[in-house]
Amino acid sequence: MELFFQALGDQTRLRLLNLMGDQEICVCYFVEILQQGQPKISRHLAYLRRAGIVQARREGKWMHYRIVMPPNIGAAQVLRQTLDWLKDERAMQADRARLNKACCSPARFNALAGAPKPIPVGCTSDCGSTIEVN
Amino acid sequence: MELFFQALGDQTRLRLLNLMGDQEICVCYFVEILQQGQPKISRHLAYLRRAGIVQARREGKWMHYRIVMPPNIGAAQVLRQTLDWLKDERAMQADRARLNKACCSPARFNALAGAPKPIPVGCTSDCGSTIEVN
DNA sequence: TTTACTTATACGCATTGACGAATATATTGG
DNA sequence: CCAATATATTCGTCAATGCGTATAAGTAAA
Repeated sequence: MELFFQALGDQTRLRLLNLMGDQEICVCYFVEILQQGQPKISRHLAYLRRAGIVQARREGKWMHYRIVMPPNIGAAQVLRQTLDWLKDERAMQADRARLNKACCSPARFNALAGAPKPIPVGCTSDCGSTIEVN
Repeated sequence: MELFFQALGDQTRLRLLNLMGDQEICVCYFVEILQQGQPKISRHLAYLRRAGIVQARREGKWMHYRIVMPPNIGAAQVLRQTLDWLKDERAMQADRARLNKACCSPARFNALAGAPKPIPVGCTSDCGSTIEVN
């Protein structure tokens, strides 16, 4: 419980969770959208993974991250409320807007040229060689 | 938002919030129930106060703390959910049980001999010289 | 005003965590 | 195997935090 809230107590991690909201997203998208160094993004994703809040899936060179609801009822409810809260915040809305823009025309962002787009969760079209991590 | 979750990311502070749940409680009760040093309790209460999650009221020598709902809708909802979550946790239930016992017979706890009992929130029977703090 | 009592804060120390830079690991394609 | 790409981890540094001890601040009563 302590660990759970500690994981939410960081601006960068909240921004990451906000972007994942309801999609599975590639690390390179986080780096591009948040305009933060790649090691920093990876570290925070690892933190969230240790806290059991996100899961990773490898697809070739790319790693996709998505939110997983905690088995504990209380934790799941708090997490859901938190995600709703994020949607109300101006800065978070701006991040989501930038993600949508990048999603629609990845070519505009050099770094995202060949990267896989975010995938809405529940879309179980297995694209081939993907491996669940953690 | 970051500060809010950081405030919840500590075991002692979660125990304090659990005990306050729906009553206003005197510092000496926290010290007795949690069996922790008084400076430690005070420090964590100060942290919660800085985060805007609790308020203090002075009554003579005693300080009473109570939870205050954040003005932000999202924060309030998350806080409420969190308090409900606490009620489901074994360790937290044990703390509440000890509080009730101490409440019913403060005389049994030396340290609580003349201390004011917890007061259910909403009970606006102003007992005289009380000062809102913060 | 002196004393006792309750609570808050200052101090020193140890741990944790965040960061950038550099480097390691994993995968793909030549 | 080698090079290129994407991601993870390590390292050194610095700020934040938690703790116990000691002490300060506020209040009530003698």
